[in-house]
Amino acid sequence: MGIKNLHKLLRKWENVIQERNIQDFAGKKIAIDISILVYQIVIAIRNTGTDLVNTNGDITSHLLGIFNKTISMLEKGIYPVYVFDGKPPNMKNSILKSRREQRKKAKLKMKQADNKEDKIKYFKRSVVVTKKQLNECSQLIQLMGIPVVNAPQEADSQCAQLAKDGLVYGVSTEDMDILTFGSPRIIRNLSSKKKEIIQIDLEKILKKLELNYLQFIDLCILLGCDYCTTIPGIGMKKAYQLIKQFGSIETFIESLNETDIKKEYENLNKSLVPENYNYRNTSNYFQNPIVKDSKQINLQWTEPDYDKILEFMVSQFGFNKSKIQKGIARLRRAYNSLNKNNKQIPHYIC
DNA sequence: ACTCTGATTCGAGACGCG
DNA sequence: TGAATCAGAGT
DNA sequence: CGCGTCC
Repeated sequence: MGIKNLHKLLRKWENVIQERNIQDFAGKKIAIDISILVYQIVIAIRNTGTDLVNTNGDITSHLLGIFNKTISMLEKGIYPVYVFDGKPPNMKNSILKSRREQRKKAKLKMKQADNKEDKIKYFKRSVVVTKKQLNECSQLIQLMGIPVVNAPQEADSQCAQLAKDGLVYGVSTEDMDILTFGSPRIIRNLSSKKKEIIQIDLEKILKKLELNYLQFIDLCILLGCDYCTTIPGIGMKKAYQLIKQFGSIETFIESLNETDIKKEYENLNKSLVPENYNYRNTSNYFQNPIVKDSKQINLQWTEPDYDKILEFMVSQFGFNKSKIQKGIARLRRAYNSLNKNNKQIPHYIC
């Protein structure tokens, strides 16, 4: 997932990757790709080798994680927007297929594992987050008064669109291709207790690397993304070098017809452009993914329905009542102080 | 020396009790 | 699933 | 703080 080595490449420039404190995001609206978050949560809870399961045998880890995470974000003064995936685009088929195979392999290895450590390792790797689980998350989130956006295709590109149109300040994700989709900024490790929070602004990248947005997309395609193969022999260094020299993948490939350039590059690294190298479609997709129009989206944070949350978590999913009540108390406090601060600062940005 | 590539390893939640 | 790091190979 | 529990 994401753009291969983009983070590593960006480290070569000063001040492109910025360290941030959680307080910097107080009062800000942040879009969150929920499926990645749920995966992280469920995998993390698998540390012990089991899922949280209710009396029906259904997994409940995702609900606990989303419940806690949402409360803690509100306590920090952050306004989260959760974005759900729709149908994956065809271009992603090959990636999805290989992931399914990976999971299959992991399941097999889990069964074959003879020690506990390995069993847990492959147990984690074979995580599948179901539609049903995501629907349950959506219900809980809405009971908590948090807005939900259902993307027609990928949550990624929808998050980027929200940020581009100024409906949110930025996108919290680990996936660097949010920037390729044109989000003005990415926020990594936002809710991590161990890792430093990092912010990367698209404008800073373009300025420091001296690229325009289209060239940045081409750079990402050369580095390697989910939608397109790469050119063998071209890694971090050459990708950047080629974009700087030729201005685009298109021009680079055209230049290969000129014998001297062709010789230069073939002698240098035997790099060959693969058959069916669909960099054009990929670039188009990054520029114009299928997303919901921001004009049709009205983000609103409303008072949580505390009673229904209790009913949902305790009666329906078997969580411990007093624990959920504690959470709800925190939620109530967070919501009230959020509202208060909001009134004091009428023109908070995103 | 530089760059790409592949293998490997680790860690990814939140809480509270003792 | 990725990200960081290391070893190895190719130029 | 480390470790086990949460369901």
